[in-house]
Amino acid sequence: MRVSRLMLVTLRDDPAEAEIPSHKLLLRGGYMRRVASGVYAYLPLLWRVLSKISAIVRQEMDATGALETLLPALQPASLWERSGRWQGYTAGEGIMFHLVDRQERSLGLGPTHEEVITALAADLLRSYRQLPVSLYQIQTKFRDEIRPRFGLMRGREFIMKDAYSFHADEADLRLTYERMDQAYRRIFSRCGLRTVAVEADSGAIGGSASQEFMVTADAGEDLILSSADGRYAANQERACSLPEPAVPLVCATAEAVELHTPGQHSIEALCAAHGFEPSQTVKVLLLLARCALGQARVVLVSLRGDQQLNPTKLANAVSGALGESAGALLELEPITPEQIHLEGLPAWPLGCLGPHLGDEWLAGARSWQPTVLRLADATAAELEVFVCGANRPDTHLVGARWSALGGPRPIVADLRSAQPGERCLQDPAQRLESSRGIEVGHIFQLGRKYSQVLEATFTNEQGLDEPLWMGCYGIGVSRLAQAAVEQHHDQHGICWPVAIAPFEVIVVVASAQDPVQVALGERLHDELEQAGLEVLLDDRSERAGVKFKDADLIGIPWRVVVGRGAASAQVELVERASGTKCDLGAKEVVTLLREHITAARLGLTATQSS
RNA sequence: CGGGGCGUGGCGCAGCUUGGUAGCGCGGGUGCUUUGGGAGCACUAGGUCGCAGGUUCGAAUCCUGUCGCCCCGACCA
Repeated sequence: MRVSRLMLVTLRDDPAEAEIPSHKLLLRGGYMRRVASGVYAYLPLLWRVLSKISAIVRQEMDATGALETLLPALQPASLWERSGRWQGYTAGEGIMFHLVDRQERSLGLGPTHEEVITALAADLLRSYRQLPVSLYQIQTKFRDEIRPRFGLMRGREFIMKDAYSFHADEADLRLTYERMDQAYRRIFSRCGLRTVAVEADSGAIGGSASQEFMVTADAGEDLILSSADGRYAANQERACSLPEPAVPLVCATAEAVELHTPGQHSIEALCAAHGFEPSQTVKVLLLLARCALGQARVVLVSLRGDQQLNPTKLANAVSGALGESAGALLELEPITPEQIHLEGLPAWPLGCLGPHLGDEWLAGARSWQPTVLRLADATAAELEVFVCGANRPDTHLVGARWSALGGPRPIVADLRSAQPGERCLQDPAQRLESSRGIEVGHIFQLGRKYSQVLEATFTNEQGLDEPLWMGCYGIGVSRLAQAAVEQHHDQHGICWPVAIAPFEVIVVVASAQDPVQVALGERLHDELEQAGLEVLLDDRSERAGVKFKDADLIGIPWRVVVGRGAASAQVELVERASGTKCDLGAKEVVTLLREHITAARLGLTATQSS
């Protein structure tokens, strides 16, 4: 391929719209253009990269025995209503693009395909004899992200590989899940990425176990907590740790004593004024949970004063406590004084709330359920004696005990956010370290969540119908491409790993005016192509410097410079990533590159942990 | 959606405070010179200053509204 025919437009300045290196480089290198917020045109060079990633994904998925398929992006609302996700995905902060057709039918553009695939499974899978089976597709997904960001990192239209597996029992699901785990490690490694596998929250997809694959990079949106030996790694929203022990509170009396605390509405203020340690206190957070079905519910969370709430863990705990009858949890936000007022309730002593806040405070509420949902983090529940709000203005209790506070006991759960520096659960001798990551893959054991609601059953060996066991497995193909740039670039531009580079070699003719150089450049290009390599020939009548700059920017792994030595058939070979150069004859260069590149194509050189 | 910022030739920006009929660098075209790390000179094309109202003799500039984009939070491959 000739660069002059490539429609290559590179930019000298960083585009104003880009913030992180990979985004800037993909725009500057002529790989893509923004069409709308979170919507990008993949230009020919990028499409080659995406195709190569897809090819690797296909090989590895095929090797697991999965079958490639292609499901519709346009999906009927009725299907999503059956799974109970239509509301959650379209109302409020839902991310599903949806529309109404000329027959007034509601449709959505697929953000994911559990519904479609499960309905198909219900139709096609009838007997345990057909199981297990896995299907996958590489397809454009649509998600109306609340905030699209960083180019391909969080687009509203993006390319994803999603796979779904179906099983007769949970043990078989685990086998495929493990196989997918291994396939994922090979895929990322072959793409030249350094990744970490971490324990993850299952989020809106649901299910039990799930694991994310993170490309380690400072620009990553996720915080990873891991042990130094790499045996434990988790997304912070999921991570667990050993909290520091609480400082015991010494009390003279067995009874709690009231303390006048004017204006001391925060743990810091309270502790500063009276010399308490935050770990001796219990703080109370009030939130309002809105679900797809039923009235809003007040949620009261008790946390040890020195701990931070983990919103993901809380949302999971609230969903679990409310049960399926409430439908999907749509919103869980702190309650404001205005909301309390609008409910027609008297003002609450916010800032002095205690875990024993009674349901009587909700009497007469206009639209809220009349009972409080009480949750407590284990660190708070374990405190024997503590300081907490007295549910009266400017008053706290010193020496409070759960037994003496009375009222309904809270549900105890892990609600705290693990922090870097805390001790690992598995090995208290190690401390959690933090790093940033870009999530490029996520695998889930869905269990029977979707098969039950969509009635996807099969007949087992005993002749009885039961719901299918399911797993699902995603890779952000377009995100992976940008993550690769984020991990492989320098001040001059991109340094693509050979396995996913748009071209493997670029032959730069230093002087397009020199017929000898042109002739040798053409010949080398042809010979390299005949050797099975993917070759660019920079035949533009630009100065050599321009071509070198562009070659560095677009990041072709190998550069062959046809210049001064052309008359004696001598060329220069430059490796992009390392910058190492050597002069050699035109014949040797073909042999050498064929060896290097055919070996590197398979990838499997990148390191991987956990 | 809340908070912050930006919309001026293809790209990056200045001009706006203090209204007076639009400029710089890069890029494009032509010519000459140059030719191994984003060349020099000359000529040239290209902009209803996001859009819509308003104020004014006069608006890129002031006011109102609106649309779009980016950044910080909730979401996720």
